[in-house]
Amino acid sequence: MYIINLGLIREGVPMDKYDKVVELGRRRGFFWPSSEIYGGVAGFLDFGPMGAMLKRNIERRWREVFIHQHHGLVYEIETPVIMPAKVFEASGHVENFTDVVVECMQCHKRFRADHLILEQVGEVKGIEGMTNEELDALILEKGVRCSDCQGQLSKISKFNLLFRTNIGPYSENVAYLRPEAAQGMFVNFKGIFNSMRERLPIGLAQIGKVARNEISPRQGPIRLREFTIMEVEFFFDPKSPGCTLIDDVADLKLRLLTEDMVKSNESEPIQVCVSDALKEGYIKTEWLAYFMALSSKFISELGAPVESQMFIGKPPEERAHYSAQTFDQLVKLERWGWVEVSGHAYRTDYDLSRHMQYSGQDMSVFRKYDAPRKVKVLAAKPRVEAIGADHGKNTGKVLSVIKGIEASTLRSKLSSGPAEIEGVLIKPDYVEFYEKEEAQAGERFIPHVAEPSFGADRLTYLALECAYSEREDRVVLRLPSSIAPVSVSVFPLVNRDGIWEKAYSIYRDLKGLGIIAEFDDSGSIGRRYARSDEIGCPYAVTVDYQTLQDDTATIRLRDTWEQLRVPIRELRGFLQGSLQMR
RNA sequence: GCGGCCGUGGUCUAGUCCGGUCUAGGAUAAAGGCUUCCCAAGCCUUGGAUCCCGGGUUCAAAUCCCGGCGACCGCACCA
Repeated sequence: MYIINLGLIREGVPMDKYDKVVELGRRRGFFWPSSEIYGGVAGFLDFGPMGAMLKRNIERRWREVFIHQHHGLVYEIETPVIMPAKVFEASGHVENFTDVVVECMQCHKRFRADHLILEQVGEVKGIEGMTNEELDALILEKGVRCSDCQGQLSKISKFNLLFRTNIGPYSENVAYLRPEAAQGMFVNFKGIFNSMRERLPIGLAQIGKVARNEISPRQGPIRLREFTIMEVEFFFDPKSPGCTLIDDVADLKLRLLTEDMVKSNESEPIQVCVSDALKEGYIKTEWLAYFMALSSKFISELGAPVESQMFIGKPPEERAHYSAQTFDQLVKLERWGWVEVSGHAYRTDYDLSRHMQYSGQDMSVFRKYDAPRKVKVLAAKPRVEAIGADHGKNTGKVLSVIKGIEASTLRSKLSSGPAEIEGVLIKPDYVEFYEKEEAQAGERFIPHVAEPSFGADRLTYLALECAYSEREDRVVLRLPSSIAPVSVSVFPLVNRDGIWEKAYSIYRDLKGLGIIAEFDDSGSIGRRYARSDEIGCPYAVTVDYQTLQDDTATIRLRDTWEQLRVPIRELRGFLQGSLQMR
């Protein structure tokens, strides 16, 4: 037998697809654990020549589908992996990406300290702001114990999934590696909005590395500490949330497990078209639905069958801190079950509002009314005589205090008598409130955000697992031709009589056209087809004796092993057509 | 991080229980050549393993013991 234990036995159990893909991944240069010569390190992955090409192709397709096909609406940007601490304080990651954990010293179970205290002591005021030492003291004082075996608890340890580092030589200059690319889009929103002629909606996209210091990553390429994320932050006006492209996908069927279905423990998704999902209120906003539809098509293109895909609504307690609605797109893998390949979050105005608050920069945009509106505005008119009588020379100071505060705020402060504002005692009779009419051209608001987010590394694994197949004891990677690392192999049937030279020149010509081509003249022709199949190359061109007579060659199709005879001058058109090249 | 289980050329493995016969065997893959052939055929040649790392026991360790690292499974964790 030629083949390496395809599907035979590993420790008494048959190899599953994961084992086989991992084995192939190493053998053919797709991927393997990182820093392997030093023992490897969990949660990091190296991509080899074939893997890197495959991953790039997936990224390229994503870029085409989500960015280039929406040019004028979605733009790609690039921002650093390292950002100052402030950014992630604003985003909520410093606070919410942290778990305060205690461990039972007897049975080694771990608990979230705050949850355990709430459970055994009840509400404790100010628990959120407590330091580790204060929490330790509280646990000791109230006699909080392991809820499982009553064992004594360890001291508190904090897990923050952010990778921390310093900028420059000063340790107090703290920075973090981004756990998502999104913040780079949010902090740049206003500037880009301005330079792109203040158009809304606008999407900003990024493909780049992110890092999350997972406590215990498992599942090989599925859960990594460093990975490539592909994200769109799509900014829109919450008062005009309609998606202009929704008609393109209205009839597309989505397999959905709604939030309500999750709550009632249902596991069989319903199948609804996009327009019905919106009508029924399963998906709260049109742009989110639109991107979910795109994602569904995209994942199908990578080779995942529709019946092994679904979207699952995340209940509030499982959602990220910024999200008002989240759907995870899941794909069923043989070993890992349903695995998240993309997340679709309705982030509302959370991030922009927070950055506005933390940076002091205005993140709002202007919405013009159809026609200017007359609005009644409360105005405050200072009574100079009354103020002058009390303050004499300092009247000016008091006047500026009154002018510097919004009329309605001032009125509520004065509603129960004199109030001290900015160190000045203001009496109600200092001001006269009245309503005036003002014409307003529009109003300011903070855009809302719909975010589709993908992990490129998982998708690479997914594509490999979906493509993996065996035929007559050989591995055939049925990768979609749009993402296959190598597009065509060229073989001389024999290495003599000028056939080698002819094949080699075809190979050179194809490469010159920008087609990724490989040349193989070693071993038997069958062996070469087999090698080509293993790296998922969809086409093999073989030059034989007939080529020398009529300038045709055979194209052998990977998935059917069928052969077509094609004039060499038509090769280019055939390949470029089949490879979906532009 | 806890418990279980495992770690031998690129890959898959034999050997480990019961230490020596292992200067680690096989298959496959790879490189070179022959064969000139349409699906891993065959033949010849070559390279490739300090048996995961470190320590210990012993005259002697892939094999026994301890520690570490890593994979997988279960638990916990998973913005």
